[in-house]
Amino acid sequence: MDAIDLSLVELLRGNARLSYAELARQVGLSAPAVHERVGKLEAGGVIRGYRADVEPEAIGLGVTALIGIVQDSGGDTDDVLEAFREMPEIESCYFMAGVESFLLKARVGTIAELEQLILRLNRTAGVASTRTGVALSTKWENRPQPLRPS
Amino acid sequence: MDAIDLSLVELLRGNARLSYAELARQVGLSAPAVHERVGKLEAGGVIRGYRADVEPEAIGLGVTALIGIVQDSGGDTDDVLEAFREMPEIESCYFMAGVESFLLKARVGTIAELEQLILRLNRTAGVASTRTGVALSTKWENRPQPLRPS
DNA sequence: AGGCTCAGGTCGATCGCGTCCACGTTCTGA
DNA sequence: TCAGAACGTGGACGCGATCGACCTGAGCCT
Repeated sequence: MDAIDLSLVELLRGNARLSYAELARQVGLSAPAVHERVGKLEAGGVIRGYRADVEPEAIGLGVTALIGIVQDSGGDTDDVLEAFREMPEIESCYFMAGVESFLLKARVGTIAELEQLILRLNRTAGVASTRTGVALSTKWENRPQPLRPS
Repeated sequence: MDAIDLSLVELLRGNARLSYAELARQVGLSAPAVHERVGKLEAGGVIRGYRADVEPEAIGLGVTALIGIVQDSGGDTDDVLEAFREMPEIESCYFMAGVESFLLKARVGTIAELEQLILRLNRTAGVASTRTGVALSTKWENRPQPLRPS
């Protein structure tokens, strides 16, 4: 991970569809060299993939909720995780320090669907309680921050 | 937004670097047709951009925190937002229902940097208090959910 | 019905890009 | 000093991106 790799990562974080030729121009290498470097970044797990960033409302996911989960004492964390993993509405799942073991970010189409999701969560083995906050608006999300050389 | 547009969005959410030719094969259209459709999805704000999904640890951002913000009564929300926007560590910002007006997702390199960020937040005009939870691990993040035809 | 218009598609051509390969350069360790 | 690895460049070639010309069907007006 030298400075050029970092530039490539930063460029691709900003626009994942840049051509290798364009990346090459930006970092001052040849296209094959960039191709190889990016390939190594992907193989090494630095770059996990490339995603289109889609307006959620446009695809019928207008409701965003953040849900804290308090775990049952004695409940198995892995089982709870497995259950969460099978709920596609849960876009992100963080294991947290604090009383609430997990924080989930969920996206659904309607409040009614959110209600169903919360019921399902509360019914899940290992879940003692949930606390849900609804996002009234998303000011920004997953904004890439400028990288500092490490 | 017909079924083909939805397929295109779903394909690009899974892999933003698919070529137009490949997209065309997947949806059963010609490459120029796909090119035009994707262009319209971008112009119409459905597709906001394309991002490389990068392992945060690999770029020196190993600490993830979720921070709830209680606003000062009388503080101007827009000013607070503006202040948040200028802190690059804040990757996501949701305006929430509830006592905590905002929920921020921040990413920093070290706990010391998190401490600095929290101090800065507490010093920000319009912020009455903060409540920070540290993510011990990220189980998954921004997982694209399968789209249902709407 | 007939014909106009428009949206949205295909096809063909051109040009640039992706990608493979052979080769040069630098660095390192034996 | 020399071998070899790592990493780069340049050339070649086939595929993809993209433009323009043309086709088709739906909707609408006369």
